[in-house]
Amino acid sequence: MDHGNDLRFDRGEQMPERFRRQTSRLLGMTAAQASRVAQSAFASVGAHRWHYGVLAALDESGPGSQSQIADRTGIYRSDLVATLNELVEGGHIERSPDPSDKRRNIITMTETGRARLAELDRVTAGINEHILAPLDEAERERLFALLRRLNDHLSA
Amino acid sequence: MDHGNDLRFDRGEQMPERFRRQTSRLLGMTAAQASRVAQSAFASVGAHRWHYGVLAALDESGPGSQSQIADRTGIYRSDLVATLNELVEGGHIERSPDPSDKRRNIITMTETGRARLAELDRVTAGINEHILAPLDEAERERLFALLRRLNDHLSA
DNA sequence: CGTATGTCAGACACACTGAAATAA
DNA sequence: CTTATTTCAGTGGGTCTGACATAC
Repeated sequence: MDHGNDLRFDRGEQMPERFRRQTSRLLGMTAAQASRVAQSAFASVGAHRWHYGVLAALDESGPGSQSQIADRTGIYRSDLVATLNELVEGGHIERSPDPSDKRRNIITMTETGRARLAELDRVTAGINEHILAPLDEAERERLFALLRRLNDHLSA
Repeated sequence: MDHGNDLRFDRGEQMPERFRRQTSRLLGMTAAQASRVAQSAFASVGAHRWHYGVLAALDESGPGSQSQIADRTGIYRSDLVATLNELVEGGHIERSPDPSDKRRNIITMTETGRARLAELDRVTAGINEHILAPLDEAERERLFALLRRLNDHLSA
């Protein structure tokens, strides 16, 4: 049996039509594949997907507490801890106690972090280009708009 | 902090623009939410997502070996085992040895299974309606077409 | 011999929950 | 006393790999 690699596939052979029309499945398959592309691209430069989210959030909204970073990125507070540890270890961010509220840490991006973000911006651009290759600009916009509407609706 | 439930959200507050443009993330969030909808709907009738795929495959392509079912549905052979066990237990399918090739089992849908499939057809319709509620018919078609193109491209 | 089939055991990333410690 | 913040420990579904016994 030869499917190239061993991934699931959906090229219309005998996949039941009803199954193909299952929105959650189509979404899930596409997400899984996109996820694999993204993960391996980030891994190739020693990064994790969440690193990008954190650095982008710091760049666009400035320093903040871990709680704020979690809200900005949608990463759970609990999962954020390890991510921030990695970023500290890489010298990309600094974690310093907030003098005005001793429960909090203030997360700040370093110069190294800014360079890392630029690098991850390029990586991300490559990932997006890879994933969205078959679509032209208008189609990409349409896909994003449709997905965002589903998202907003489902998280309401 | 009040996000209703505790899910991740993406309603445009402070989410970094670059992060929002990450295809894999947008896809992943939407898939996760759709997945939750589907899972709880199936669970409400005591079923699993994969049950539907297996029954639909049997209905549309007839009986087959486990290997064939795996190929038709995209479910891994290893994961299929437990799913088939459950369907046997529910009386929805029969698993009998293939006389012409003693390595194989032949999977056949029972009458009970046919009724179950009809039920799960209705459940699935409800799920799709729930997920795709904000989109009209043309938009749904467009979304499916776009996702399928990404899928075909990524699994090539 | 090599290959296909069914099965089991487990890895891994991700989403998510719960609770503890500290401080507001 | 209640609430917020950080942290750790762990659950659970889903995707995917590897190995094994059996049979072709």
